[in-house]
Amino acid sequence: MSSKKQGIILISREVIHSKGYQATSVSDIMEAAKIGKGQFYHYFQSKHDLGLAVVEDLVKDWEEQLIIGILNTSNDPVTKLQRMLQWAETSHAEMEIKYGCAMGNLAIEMSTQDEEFRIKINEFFNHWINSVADILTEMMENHQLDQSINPKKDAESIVAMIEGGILLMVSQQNIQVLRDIFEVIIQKYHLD
Amino acid sequence: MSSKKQGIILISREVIHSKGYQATSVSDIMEAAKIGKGQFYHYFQSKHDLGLAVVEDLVKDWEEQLIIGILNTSNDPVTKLQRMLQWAETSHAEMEIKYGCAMGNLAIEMSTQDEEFRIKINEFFNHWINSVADILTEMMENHQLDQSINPKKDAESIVAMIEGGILLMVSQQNIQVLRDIFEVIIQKYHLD
DNA sequence: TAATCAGTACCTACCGGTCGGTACATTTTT
DNA sequence: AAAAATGTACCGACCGGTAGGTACTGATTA
Repeated sequence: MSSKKQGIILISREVIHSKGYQATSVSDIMEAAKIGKGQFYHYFQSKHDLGLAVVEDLVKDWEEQLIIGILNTSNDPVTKLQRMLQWAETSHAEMEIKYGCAMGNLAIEMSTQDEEFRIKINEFFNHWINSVADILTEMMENHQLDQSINPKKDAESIVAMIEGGILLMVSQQNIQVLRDIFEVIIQKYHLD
Repeated sequence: MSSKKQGIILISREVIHSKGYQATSVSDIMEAAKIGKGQFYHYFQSKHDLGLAVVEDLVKDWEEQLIIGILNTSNDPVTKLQRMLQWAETSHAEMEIKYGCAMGNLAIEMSTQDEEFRIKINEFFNHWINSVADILTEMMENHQLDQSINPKKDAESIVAMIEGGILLMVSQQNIQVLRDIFEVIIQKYHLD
């Protein structure tokens, strides 16, 4: 893929994150990327095509940063979960407090409208949940958690808390609610 | 308010819930409500005005059903939380599994775009969180919960789990993930 | 010189919103 | 009570503007 195309995708990610996919026009992207219409339609067949490329790029980044870079490493499980929360809070803090989770927003906006978007986004969430479940299983084997934990279900609830927490944070325009929720996670799974 | 106007709001709620606010055109609403453009602009100053009316109507309903009808009653706290989960799962099941939480969707779509929308939606979430926090406090006074619970923070995390759980449910197109998450809530707060 | 890259003019469909006008019920005047 | 005036509900054609997308041209590069 040409670096020019990659650049357009990157800028589109920002624009779509802040405005939403539907509310973002091709002109918005042309303006932000400082390109003409011919150039846009040279690299992308349609707006839908760009949207898909944006989702793929976002998923690829997050898979690398979160799944591979944090969760599936050989660090001890507690450290991995701590880093996950830290990543969720800091690496997006500037943008997310205003515009929310790029992945979650697309999930809500597009899952109901377009099956292709939904499947790509869902694959990421499943990887995330499964990776967290593996870590919880590891912790149980180490007797770091009591037996009432169900790794799969608790992993789902942790991801739900993070995504729901970001939703509440955006609604309140205050990061404190997300920190509160992370504290609850830290306490339940003894991450301190 | 005329019942005609109320009817348009009700139909608009459904259309906007399934398509999102931005993706819903005034023509979509005219068609669904079987009215002409003149009628629409007789009752509403603008699309934005309709959107606000839709949010207000939604908030009013949920305040009545959830806050007043379930959480702020004189039932015992465990029953109230059980009913809240039941309400979240059943009362919207048909629509929500496909289209998600009407409130959460609007929160994500509109909070970043329009301050008026954000404030109205946020007020509801705050009422919800505060009502749950009161119930958790009551449970702690009854020694039904251990002292590690922080009512405010745990209430925030419960609401986040519900909203995040619905997000995951829509992404997976499967209600099981929401049931799993509710099980985690039930276990932690001894709601069985 | 081919293929790729980029700019611009332009297409049609649709957007939110306005406008002139109609039908009919209610109120006011005579 | 009849006539005139006013108000409310509603219609659908139409407005300027913008949407996504196409066609065609010229520039750049291999």
